[in-house]
Amino acid sequence: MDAAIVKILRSIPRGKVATYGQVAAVAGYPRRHRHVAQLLRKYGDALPWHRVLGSGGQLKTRSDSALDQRFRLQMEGVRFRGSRVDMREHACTWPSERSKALRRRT
DNA sequence: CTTGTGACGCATC
DNA sequence: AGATGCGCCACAA
Repeated sequence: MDAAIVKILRSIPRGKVATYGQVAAVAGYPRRHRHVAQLLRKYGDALPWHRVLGSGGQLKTRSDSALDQRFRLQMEGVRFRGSRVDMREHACTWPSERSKALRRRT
């Protein structure tokens, strides 16, 4: 299981971001969003943890890492909208998911 | 086995 | 925008 989730995390391309729920779902575990967080806590130091966000693109990181995360994301080209990320532009999508990302409005 | 915990998610207030 | 409550599920004690 961990391997599946980790695999997804590694598959997040640079300049893009994914939510816990999405990662969990794509990995094959729709309701395991919290475990994604648990894994990031354990192996996060060896994964693109900064590309994992909460729903809507919110930085859930409570620690001071939030600043680091935000900085890293911007460094990768991710645009922020106030305190959150432009999921509309950087929302990572997998073939397993529907192409709802196309439903973007300006 | 029972409790407590948690980088969550959504509904509500 | 911030806080609270409930649901969710694996893991630790």
